[in-house]
Amino acid sequence: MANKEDILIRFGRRVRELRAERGYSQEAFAHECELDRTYVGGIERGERNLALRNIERIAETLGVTLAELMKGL
Amino acid sequence: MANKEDILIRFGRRVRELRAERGYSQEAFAHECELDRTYVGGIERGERNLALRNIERIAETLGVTLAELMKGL
DNA sequence: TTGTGACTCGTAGTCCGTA
DNA sequence: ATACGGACTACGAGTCACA
Repeated sequence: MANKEDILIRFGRRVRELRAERGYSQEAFAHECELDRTYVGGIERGERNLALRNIERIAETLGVTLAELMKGL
Repeated sequence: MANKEDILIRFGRRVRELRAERGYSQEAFAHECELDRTYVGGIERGERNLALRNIERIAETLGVTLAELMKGL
């Protein structure tokens, strides 16, 4: 069912994939998002239960829609 | 375009639509989600910047994937 | 049946560092 | 370039009485 694993882990992995595809470092990406470097790291490690506004910022910075960002999660 | 309006408002409207389609009252829906009635009301009114775990609970209760829930937002 | 203000408490989110 | 920790502030989580 693909949905057993924690949502934060799955989301973090997805963000990391998309960020890396785009050739961003965490730091550069965080700067684009106007989020803290250590916070983005925490998100990618699945340690952060981030809220909708920041999810949207991340989607925008990655250049995907929210639906695309959530695809498969 | 279509993306100028605040994400919380758009998300809230989407939740309200899907909930109403399913014939839930806010109260019944909140009970299914194991969330407070007034909290769900706040979400639907776009007043709550809810975090990923609660977004997931809502998607589950509505019987849609996260990607479907975010569709068009 | 839903809206709203006010509230407590935990955590979202920032900033400093070390490795 | 990234992980991780401590200490901090702002805001999300969650509840209530009342309209």
